[in-house]
Amino acid sequence: MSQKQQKLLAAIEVFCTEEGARFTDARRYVASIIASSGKPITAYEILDQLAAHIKNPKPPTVYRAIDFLIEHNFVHKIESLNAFIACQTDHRHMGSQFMICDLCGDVIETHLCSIPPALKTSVDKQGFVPASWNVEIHGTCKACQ
Amino acid sequence: MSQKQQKLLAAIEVFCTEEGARFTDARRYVASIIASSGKPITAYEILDQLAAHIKNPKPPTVYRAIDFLIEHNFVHKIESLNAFIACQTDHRHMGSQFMICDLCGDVIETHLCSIPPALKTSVDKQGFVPASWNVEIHGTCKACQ
DNA sequence: CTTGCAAATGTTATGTTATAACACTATATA
DNA sequence: TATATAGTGTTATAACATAACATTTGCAAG
Repeated sequence: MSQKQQKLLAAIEVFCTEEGARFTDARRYVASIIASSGKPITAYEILDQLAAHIKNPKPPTVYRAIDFLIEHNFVHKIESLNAFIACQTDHRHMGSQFMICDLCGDVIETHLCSIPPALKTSVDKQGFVPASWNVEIHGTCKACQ
Repeated sequence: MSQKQQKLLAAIEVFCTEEGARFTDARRYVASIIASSGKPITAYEILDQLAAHIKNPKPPTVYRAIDFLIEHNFVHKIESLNAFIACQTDHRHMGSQFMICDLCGDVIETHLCSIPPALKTSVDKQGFVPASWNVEIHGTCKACQ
C-alpha cells in the first residue's frame, strides 16, 4: 500500500474516532481504491475494483461511501469528468481547484484558502454568500506540452 | 419573445452567416428555450419543451444543439447541476464563473477575462497551459439571505 | 444483559444524463 | 448536376446516480 493510501486511511480513522462515525469496510475499501488511483476514477470503476474486496457490490454501496468521503473532505468530485479523486491537501477547505490535463488525464489539485480577490469583489458586489466553490481548469500539463 | 432571447438568436444568426454554419430549427428552438429559462435548464427539460416545436424530438437532437451552442460560447454548462444556461456576457471567453444560489436556483454569471492572479501563479508554477476553465461558487444569493 | 435507538448496509429497482451508430436529408459549390 | 460536407432522424444503449425499504451493527441507557 502506498504512503498516500496509508495517510488517507489514517486520517479517516482519526476522524471517525473523533466524530463517532464508523470506519466500515465499504468506506475503507472505497477510500483505498480512490487513493490508489493516481487519476480521477469513476464510481463504476470503483465498483469494479470493490468486487475484489466485497462480494457482489452494488452502486449504492459505492455512492454512499463516496458521499461520506466527500462530505468530510477526504475526496473531491471532478464535476467535468464525473469522477473522484483523493484530496491532495491536508486540511479542510471550502474550495477546490484542479488543473486537468486533457491529454494524459492527470489532475493537479492546488489549494487556495479563499476565493481569489478578483472573484471575491464580484461575489461581494452581488451580495452573494459563498458556501463552497470549485474551479476546474482544463488544458495540458507540463509533461504533455 | 424576450429581449434576451432575441439578442441571443440574433448573435447566433450573425455567427452562422459569418462562419457558414446553419441556423437550423433544432438550434434555433433549443437556443430559444435555454434563453427563455431564467435558470439553468437540463437537457431533458429542454427536450420536453422542444416537443412544442418539433414532432417527437429525441435526446440526440437536444444534445447536438447544445454541443453547437456550447462550442461557440452561446451557452454554458453548469457542471455541478448538469444543466445549461445562456451566456450572460457578450463576447467570447475562455473561462466561466458562476454563483449558484442553492436556495432559489438562480445563477449569476460573472466574467473575468483571465484566470485570477492567485490561481495563475499556481498554474504557471506547474507548467500547466490552460485551455478553458470554469468556476462554480455555491451559496446563497442576496435575495435569499 | 437486554432493550432500544441511530448509523450504516444490503438489495431491488428505477431514474437521470448522455452518446454510439448508421441511414438519410439539406445546402453549397465546383 | 455531381459531389462533398454539415446536419438531422431514429433506434438503441451506455454511463451516472438515487429511491425505497428491509436488515444489520454498534453502542448506550435502563
